[in-house]
Formats: sequence, C-alpha cells, structure tokens
Amino acid sequence: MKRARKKSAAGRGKGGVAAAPRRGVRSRAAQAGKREAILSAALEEFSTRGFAAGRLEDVARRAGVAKGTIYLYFPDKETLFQELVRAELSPVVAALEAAPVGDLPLRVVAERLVTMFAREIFGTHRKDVIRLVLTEGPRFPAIGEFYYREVVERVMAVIRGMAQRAVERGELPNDALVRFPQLLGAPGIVAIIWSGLFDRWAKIDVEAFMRAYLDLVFGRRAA
Amino acid sequence: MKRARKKSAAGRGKGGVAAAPRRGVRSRAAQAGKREAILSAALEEFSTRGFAAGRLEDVARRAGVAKGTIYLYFPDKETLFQELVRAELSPVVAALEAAPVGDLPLRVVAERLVTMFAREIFGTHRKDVIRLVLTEGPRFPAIGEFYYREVVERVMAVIRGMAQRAVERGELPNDALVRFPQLLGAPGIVAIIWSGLFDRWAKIDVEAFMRAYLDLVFGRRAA
DNA sequence: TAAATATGACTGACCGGTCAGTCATATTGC
DNA sequence: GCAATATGACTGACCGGTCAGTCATATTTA
Repeated sequence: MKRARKKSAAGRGKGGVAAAPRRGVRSRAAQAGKREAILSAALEEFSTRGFAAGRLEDVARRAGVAKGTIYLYFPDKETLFQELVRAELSPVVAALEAAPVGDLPLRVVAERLVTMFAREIFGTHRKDVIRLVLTEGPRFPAIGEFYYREVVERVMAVIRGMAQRAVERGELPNDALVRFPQLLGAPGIVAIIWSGLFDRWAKIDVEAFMRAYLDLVFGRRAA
Repeated sequence: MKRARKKSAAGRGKGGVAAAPRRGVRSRAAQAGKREAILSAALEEFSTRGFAAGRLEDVARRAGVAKGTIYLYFPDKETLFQELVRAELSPVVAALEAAPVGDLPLRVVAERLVTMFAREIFGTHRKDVIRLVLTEGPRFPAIGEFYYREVVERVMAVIRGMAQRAVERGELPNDALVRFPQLLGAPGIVAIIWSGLFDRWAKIDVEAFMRAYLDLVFGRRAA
C-alpha cells in the first residue's frame, strides 16, 4: 500500500510535526525537510523535558519518523542538541552584530536591545534554548564551549564596543561596562532563570524588569 | 528463643541508661554523625555530577556507608537534596535577616553584601548548592518551591526594605529596586552561572565583577 | 534490481529504591 | 563477671523501569 499516493506527494509533506503523510513517498524535498522536522521536534521535547530527560523516542514521534531515522541525520543526542542551539541562536547573534548602532546614545541602544530581547528571545522558544544551555551546560562541556564561542564571545564583543563608545562620549561615569559587558545582559539571564524556576509563584514581567534595570543604571526618573 | 523475652520486658525497657534519644543500639554519637556524613557526601557528589546524574551509590561510598543506610535517614533522593539546601543556605539567610543595617547608606550596605557574598557563598560550596538549585530546579518543582520560600522570598524582603529606605533618603533616583529587588542579586546569580559554564575559557573575578556593578549603578568614578 | 532510506524491536548499561539477612552492641539472667 | 539473648542499625544483592544507540529487515527511489 505504500505506493498508492504517488510520488508527487513529495513537496509539502515535510512541514511541521503533524502533517506526516503516512509513510512512503519521500522525495528529495521531503527528505531535505526531515532534518528540519527533527530539529523542530527536538526543540519541543528538550524545551519541555530538558536535554537529559528528553527522550529521543519522543523526539522521533513528534517529528513523525522512527527513532533510528534520527541517527541518519545526527551522530548522537548531544550533537543534535548542539545543532539545535546553532540553528536557533546563531541567526540572532548575526543580526545583532549587523545592527547599525551608529552614534546613538547607549541608553537608546539599550532600550532597543530590551525590546528585541523581549520579542525575539523571551517571547519565543529561544528563551528555552538559552535556559537549556544554562541548566544543562555545566554537565556537557562541549555544549558550554560551543555556546561560549558562538554566542557569548560575540555578544560581549558587541556590547563592549558600545560601552567603549559610550564612555568616550561621556555617557557613562566609568568603564565598568567595558570591563564587564556581562553586566548589560545580566537581567536577561536572570529573567530566563527566574521564569523557569519561579513563574508559578511569582511571574515576572520581563520588559518591566529590564527597563527598571535601565532606570537603575541610567538614573531615569520613575514615571 | 522463646522463653527469654517474657517478664522483664515490662518495666525497664525504657527507663535505664538509654534515657536519651530514641537511639537503637549503635553508639549515638556515631549515628548522629552519620547523617552529617551523608549530607556532606551528597554535597560533594551532587556538586560534581549534578543532582540528576549523581548516584546515591557514590554518595554512600563517599560517606562510608551502604546505599541502604541512606534510606534510614532520608526518605528519597529528592528529600536528601532538599535537606542539603536547607542545611547550607538557611543559616546564611537567617544571618542576613538578622544583620543590623541601621541607617547606613545603601551603597555601603551593598558593598558589605558583596564582600559577604564573595566570602560566604562564592568562596564556599554554597555557590555549588545554589547552582544546583538553579540548574536542576526547573525539573524538580518541589525543590524550586522550597528554595523560593526558604531563600528567595526572604532575601527579597530584606533587599526591598533596604531599597525602600534608600529611596526615602534620596539615595536612589527611582523605585526600580523596590519593585525588583532581584536586580541587586542579579550579578551574583550570573557569576554563579558563569563560573559553572565558562570558567575554563574565561574565569571571572567575582568581587571585581560585582563591584563594577555597584560602580555602574551608583555611578562611582573609576579608580 | 541495486542502492539509498527508513523502521522499530532489541540490547546493554544504568540507577533509584527495597528488603531479607547480618552482626555489633545492649540487656538480662545467674 | 559473663554467657545467653534481644535489638535494630546496617548491608548489598536484587528488582523494575528507563533509554541511548544498534542493526536486521523492509520500503522507496533510480
């Protein structure tokens, strides 16, 4: 009964998780999409269960493939996770590096970063990817290193540059942010950690939280 | 064995020497120390391997007891972890609550908190306990709740009070820190996360990091 | 039909928690 | 004092369940 649905079925099949048209009929297009489907399924699975606790069998089910199929695309579970991190975060980092900051005041740039963080990270699954790296990283050095090279170093370089210019323009009273660019990202990290741990007892309003931080640092008057 | 037990069973059972603690037969001193030994071993084991990956068999080996013995002192693995958190962190929280802050300027109090954090938390195994809570908490709601009630809520109350007084005294330009006391602890959390993930590529100097934060917030001139 | 792909039953290793039995120590009897 | 007896803390083999990764077989493509 496999052939039934002739080949053409190809193209669209791949899509999301569910679509999965009965077995059979894989065209190169569908095949190409399989890798994406697995990554997408892994994101869902690991986001809800964690990397260590997430089961590849469930990833396979979500992706509409068999467990063995995953091993045709990824050598092992850890590499699958690594590819997931790359797929989700690298584009955002690249966009950040490419963003034209010009000579805008640091406060203004920081406001934009907050907005971007809230929309592109916290408002999406990407916050779960980051949380996964933070929580599982200590146990998986390869993932920690990858994340450091691919994300942390690059983001810090961007922030350091901004901070340096701000100091030169007299927008900052000292070079604290140049020496420790991490300080600008701290509230974002804390918000992600908090949401994973305490949201059920005390939900946090990320944007309000981060703007309060800017108020604290830049001394803006409260509304 | 039949005869033996009769009569006497009555009277003396309790009275006599053994007055003290329930105790069975083993030396009470030895036994009292056993619980501590297990907790201490659990700290080592979980610190290096993580809670989920840490093996109770190894905890037992480190403590010099058999695996089954652990279950004579703790009902299960999760409770063991919880008791560990309580034993390590509650005293510090209590000390913080009891510390006489008086009318000292917030900046001064904050400096003291940094010193205390560096010495009592970051310089000890307590940072590992906190990291464990942060990384394993999302997967173990009971632990997250316990930590929230026992540590987070109490610390935030203390900070909020300090921030409130600082606002009234005009030491802060707005109520950002009153609304989000977490902001004061953010660098500490980030430092703990960082040390677990990236120390091998870029070690962080906690005290310098946290003091830079205070410089950023309170606007102190760079040296 | 051969090659490329995909499948899912299966294997081996792991580990939390259990429990029947052991034995060090306390108590009793004389 | 000390042998007989009682106690319960302690032990570790074992059980049940889980899951990453494998591979013989089946399906699809060319």
